[in-house]
Amino acid sequence: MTTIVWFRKDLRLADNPALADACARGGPVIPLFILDPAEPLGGASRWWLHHSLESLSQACAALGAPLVLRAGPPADLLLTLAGETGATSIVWNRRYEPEIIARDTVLKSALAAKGLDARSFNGSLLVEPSALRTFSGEPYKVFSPFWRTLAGFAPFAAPRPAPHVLRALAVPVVSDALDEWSLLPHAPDWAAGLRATWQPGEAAAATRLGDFLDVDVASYPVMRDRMDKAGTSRLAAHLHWGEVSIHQAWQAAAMTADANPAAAAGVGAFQRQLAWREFSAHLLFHWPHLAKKAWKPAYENFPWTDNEAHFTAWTKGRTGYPVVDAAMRALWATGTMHNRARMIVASFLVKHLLIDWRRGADWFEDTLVDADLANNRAGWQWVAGSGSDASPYFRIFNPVLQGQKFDPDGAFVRQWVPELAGLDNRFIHQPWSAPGHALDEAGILPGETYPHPVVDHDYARKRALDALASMKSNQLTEV
DNA sequence: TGAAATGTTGGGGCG
DNA sequence: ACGCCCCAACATTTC
Repeated sequence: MTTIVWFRKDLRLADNPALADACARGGPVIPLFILDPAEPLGGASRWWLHHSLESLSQACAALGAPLVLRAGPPADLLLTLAGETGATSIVWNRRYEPEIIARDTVLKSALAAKGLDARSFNGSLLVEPSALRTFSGEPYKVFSPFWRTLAGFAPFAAPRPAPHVLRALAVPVVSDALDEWSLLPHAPDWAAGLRATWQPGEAAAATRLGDFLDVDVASYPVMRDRMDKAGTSRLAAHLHWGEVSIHQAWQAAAMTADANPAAAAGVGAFQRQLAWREFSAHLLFHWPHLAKKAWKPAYENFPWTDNEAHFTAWTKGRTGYPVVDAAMRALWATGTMHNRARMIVASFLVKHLLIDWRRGADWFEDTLVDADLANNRAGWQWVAGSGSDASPYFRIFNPVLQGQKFDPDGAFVRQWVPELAGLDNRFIHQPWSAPGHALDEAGILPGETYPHPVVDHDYARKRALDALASMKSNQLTEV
């Protein structure tokens, strides 16, 4: 009774329900990862995946059963592998993106039709989207009541330990070599910043979680907004790839609060952030169009503009707004961006430049190591104002004020926009207001060494509000 | 998980 | 002493 364990966004051995099920059956286990060419992966995601698979592969081998790598359409490959190995069961942990659900549903019945025992498990959410409803039986549209209900389910099931051993098949199973997949960039190798920033894999994820809870969680409520400090959990990518489970994160946080009452507020704030991840998955599950269209239909008529020069300035970090540019360059270099910075740059693209949020979401998915469809799309729609429980459209971030509040010493800007490093604190977030002598002393030539602002803030703000008004009047005339 | 515009209040300078 | 004005500080409303 051989079982194929199909790893997906659950690249860990501990607290992995599908793997635990396979081990409990007692027969041989074949750990498998499939690279599906039909599923687009951004460059940063490919880099992360390579290293996470490397880590998983070592961990599987150490327990006795090597990880098998195959590339191609999953349904075909699973049938082929079952035929090769005589496996009778296939298990995996569920994913909740609409296209993946559709694919897996078809695939599952195809496997069953061939007499295979195919089972799926919840390995990535505290509560599955279908299990959470309001009193009236509707899915949640507002975060706060969602959060109350979710928190009411706690304590959640305790995470399970990793298996001590994986019983391998007697005969070796053919596997691709990871390097053949060319997931790492070469010519040029742009991943130096990623290597310096991240360590993918289950062991590193556990360390990160532990360090965060030991060191940073107590000050999390205040420090998590500071772009110049490392006050966030930096767990998004580890959670996205399933190197740490949501149950592990929740429980470890809860135990931290029990052991250290002074950390309780921080733990609560952290768990609330975990709940945003659940909320995004919930929204995307119940409203699959969230990924592609405005959740609020009216916003499908929003008068977006096309301006390639502006879009390029945004992606390259050359908008002339220091905080925006620092954040965009950090993203490009490291594959991540501070949560507050994500809100600021998203607001800037959507409201200052009037560029469709989908272009920003696409860019994030290309460049983020934690590119998660639900989180990303729900987040962009939240900023754009078109989402469920979204920020109102008129809430327009002022990049200067945000910089002054959340990068008060300009350290974040100086790190990523070194051409401004010599500028006095008073001007670091608004170099255009610096007097000539200050620019001279800092060695800055506006328009040469650092761009002029691509748009004027006051003008852009009014233009965005006008665009919203025109959208609304279009709605009226269409009715 | 904003910011700007507008309104209100109260202390101090000053005639 | 008193009223008036100014304006910072804070509150409310509007976008």
